[in-house]
Amino acid sequence: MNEQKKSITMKDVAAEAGVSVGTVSRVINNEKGIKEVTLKKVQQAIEKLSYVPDEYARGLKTNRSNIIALLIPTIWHPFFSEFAYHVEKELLKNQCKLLICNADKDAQNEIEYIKLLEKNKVDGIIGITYSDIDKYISSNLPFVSIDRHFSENVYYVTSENYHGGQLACRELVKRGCQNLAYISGVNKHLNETTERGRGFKDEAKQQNTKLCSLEMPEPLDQAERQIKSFFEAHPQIDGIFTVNDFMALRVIKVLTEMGKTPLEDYQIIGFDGLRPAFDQPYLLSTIVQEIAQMAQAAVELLLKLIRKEKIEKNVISLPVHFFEGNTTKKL
Amino acid sequence: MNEQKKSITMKDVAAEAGVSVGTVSRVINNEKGIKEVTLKKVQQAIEKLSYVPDEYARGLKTNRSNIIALLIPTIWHPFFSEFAYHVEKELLKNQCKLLICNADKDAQNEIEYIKLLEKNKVDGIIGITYSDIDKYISSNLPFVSIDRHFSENVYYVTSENYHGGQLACRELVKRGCQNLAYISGVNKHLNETTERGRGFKDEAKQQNTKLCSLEMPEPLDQAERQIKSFFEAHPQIDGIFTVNDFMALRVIKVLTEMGKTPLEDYQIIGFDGLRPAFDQPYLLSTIVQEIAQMAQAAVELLLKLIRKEKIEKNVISLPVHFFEGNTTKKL
DNA sequence: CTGTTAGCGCTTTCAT
DNA sequence: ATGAAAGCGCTAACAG
Repeated sequence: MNEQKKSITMKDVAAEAGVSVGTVSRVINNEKGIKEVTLKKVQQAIEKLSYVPDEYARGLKTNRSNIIALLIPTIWHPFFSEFAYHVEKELLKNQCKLLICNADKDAQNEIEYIKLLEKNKVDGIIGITYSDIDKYISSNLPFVSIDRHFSENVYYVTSENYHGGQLACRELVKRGCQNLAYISGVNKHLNETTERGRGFKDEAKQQNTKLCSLEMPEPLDQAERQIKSFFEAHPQIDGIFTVNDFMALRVIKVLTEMGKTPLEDYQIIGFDGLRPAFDQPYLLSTIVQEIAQMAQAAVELLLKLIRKEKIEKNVISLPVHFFEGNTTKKL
Repeated sequence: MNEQKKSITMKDVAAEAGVSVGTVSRVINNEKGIKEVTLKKVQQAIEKLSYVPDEYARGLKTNRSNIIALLIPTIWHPFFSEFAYHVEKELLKNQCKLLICNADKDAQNEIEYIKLLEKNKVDGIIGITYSDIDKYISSNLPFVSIDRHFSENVYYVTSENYHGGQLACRELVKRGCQNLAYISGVNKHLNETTERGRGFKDEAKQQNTKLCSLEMPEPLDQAERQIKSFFEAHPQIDGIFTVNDFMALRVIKVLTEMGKTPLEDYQIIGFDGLRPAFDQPYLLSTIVQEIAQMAQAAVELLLKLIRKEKIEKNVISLPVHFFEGNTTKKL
């Protein structure tokens, strides 16, 4: 049945069908202008021998692998794994396959991987990176970045982070918060997440609401302790916005240990809209990023780049929305 | 700098170094028996031209891609993403790359993907699948299965599921539970997770402890409702073991809605040891699978298969342990 | 120890 | 509309 003895080649198919290899190739590639009968013959031969084209040989000629790489800090994180999930789905629709590359937040790893990928001739890269790797990306390798702005001529997809911050502020104020706090880690490489805090702070000013903030340089070793002293110094805080959902979880943990209860003592909004798995709920009240849409946009952009199609805008910014979970009051 | 004009080939390197392509090939492949000076010359030429071998051409000759595929229901799930994370790390050590294939729990997708993978000549597959795909795996494509037993001659890696069930029972009894419940979904395809329940039930009998169980056929549409009626019918239950962590979370949610509080009214132990991300804690008290070790074992097994090395045992079963979270009493 | 050379399986002109 | 043939860049067998 599925016992391909010694690997069937195009030559075998050609012989079986009584045509030349060129013709078989044309059939494989869906070229038009093939006589109905020849097409039939070839297709039957392919079927009969259960022939599958050799992708290496093909790649050698065409310089295309139909493989794209996703370069991320780690797949072991709901944001990245959800993103990867959607990217894979989208790619599959376009007969492409997905290579996963964990860089583990290490710039050197990112660079190593990029070299590896160039050698392996992936057709393109979608990268969520936190270091200055743009210099290492050879200009002939299509690259789409997520959430991070490189040099001017780089393509990227992001969320409306600034607006998300504004939104968070409005939702907290709407629910009666009067002493706001923004809590985040700060990566030494600037990235789009900074905009979340900027939006939040700007909106607080706009709304004339008191605000203080805790911005901890990464890596976050002593985060819990820092958070604790922050709240000891600012016991009046009743509305919190964090740079992402996991940070919110950490804050909740610390506040719980300090004897404070969400809803009763404070309200908190995260950012990302993480769900550990497809059928799992959001972790808390949060600003939700449209991860599926981001993935879709990134793939679309990358494929256009690969196919050298015209691209209207090299930056795509997607809307976010508020999800009312159980860490903010019901309205 | 990194401006590879028109793709440097081995021929260019050979010319630059003043040797033949054969010699360059030998250098690339780390063959020994090359004169020190020639080696130097070639390496310098490679450096100077920043030559990278073409993996297609190589694959065409050697029939090896150094790519392996991970076939899973979905990467968007902490178990699979943690597993994938470790697989990728392990593969990278062996200069292999990882292709992610989401089958979305659909047997047809799994089969389609396997066909695609054979065509694309991945060197092997690691599969966590829930359908009878063994028939579709051509015997010449190395395959390692996780948690699922196929035909006799298939290689697989699993955890000591039965023992994990026993462990859960002992830990609950040790903490004073007298009315146990086992709750799980049941896939129509038998898999290793069934052993968890078997171990739990056997141990309960051994310990002379009362037990009832709720086993819901998948897909789980009305799980919440079923769980609710189950607990209404069995209000005396004080110790629960679920087939996995997410099921435990669902149970907790239902019980919370019914006004019951963990620790006060019941204790519950999950299975898997899920953590949403590397630096996140376990979700609850649970039987932890050593996912990293499983990944390592799977990769090792697969690489041996690929290299046609001798394999001692075709089944590897890894130990599990209990993690005391906040859904069981402290001892 | 190194050079020469025949393909690997496919695509793609160029003929016909 | 189809066939013939030249490579793509590399490896490996053979020669020297």
